[in-house]
Amino acid sequence: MVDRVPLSREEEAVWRPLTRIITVLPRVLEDHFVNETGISMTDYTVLVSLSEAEEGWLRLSDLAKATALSLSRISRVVDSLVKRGLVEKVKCESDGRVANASLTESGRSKLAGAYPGHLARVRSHLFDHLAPEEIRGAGPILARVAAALEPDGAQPCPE
Amino acid sequence: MVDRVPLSREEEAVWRPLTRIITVLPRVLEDHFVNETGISMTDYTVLVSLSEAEEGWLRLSDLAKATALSLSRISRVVDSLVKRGLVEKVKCESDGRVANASLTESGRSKLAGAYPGHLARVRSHLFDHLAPEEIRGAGPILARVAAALEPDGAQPCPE
DNA sequence: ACCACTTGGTTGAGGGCTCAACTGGACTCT
DNA sequence: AGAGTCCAGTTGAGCCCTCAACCAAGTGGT
Repeated sequence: MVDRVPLSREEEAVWRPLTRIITVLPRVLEDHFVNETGISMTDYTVLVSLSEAEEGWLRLSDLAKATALSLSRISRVVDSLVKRGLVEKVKCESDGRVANASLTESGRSKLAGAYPGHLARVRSHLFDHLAPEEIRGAGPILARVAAALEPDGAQPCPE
Repeated sequence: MVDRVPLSREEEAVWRPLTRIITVLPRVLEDHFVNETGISMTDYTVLVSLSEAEEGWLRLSDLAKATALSLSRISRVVDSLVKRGLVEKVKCESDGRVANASLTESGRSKLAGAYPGHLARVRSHLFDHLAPEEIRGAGPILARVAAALEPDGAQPCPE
């Protein structure tokens, strides 16, 4: 039932650095946020998701999916953003259970302020070390891997 | 001072799925560990590092570097592994400050037991979605990015 | 109308992680 | 030898995150 063959040399050469990237990169980016913008990486992700929402707002559970955080966490993060005036939370008219979150003007400008520095970090830690062809080539591959990680439709052969 | 140009379409196509992978993959792997082996991903990483150590043991601060965790965290993780009988901690003879950690027999077999399942997960979530050429191509690229993330020698032009 | 069930969100408890403050061993300079 | 400094590890405080338990609003069958 379980695969006992170890990783090949080539797989090993992918997996080792990938684990390192997965653990270190987020920390490096987080540091930027804490030190220079006063919001956390998570806050930022929430603000980005809201800024990209079709209608300008998102219900909390959709926000949770968009950010890959638990609904429980999103609930608290949004509350904290509301407290800091960056986000607004309004109960849905037609369904008393749902709450919609949207950016305030202040949230929008906080996001605009944080964005360039974040991008600069992403560049200096990632894209500056990749050739243009490598970037072009990596997109579809990463998309495939990411898609497989999503809870639904993970299996390529759903029959 | 700060780069204001947004990500190109190709960069975006790399960055989006990569963030997703970075946040979701660790969680998926962690779940396996908790549910099936009784050790955490962090525990596992420590055990692996120790099993690969030249001399069979590592001082705590080297373990911290190897795992990219804070010394503080390592101190507690090792204590917990000691308490569970998977690791042994011995004060260094020649330098009263340092503590060396090494695997116990029980730790070694715990590692051997967890390894195949972990590998199977890594395969099913990652390598099963990559073609052999892709795997071969990705290694050096990821190694380069990972190297740039290491605290020392990060800058390609230190002059 | 009522009861059971489902669904969106909130809250309490607890684990993982880091930073800062601290302890105690070792090295240096006089 | 004694004071100052540095270094390895420990410990307390506190944030981030999840799970499980919960509450309140909607839905469907009778």
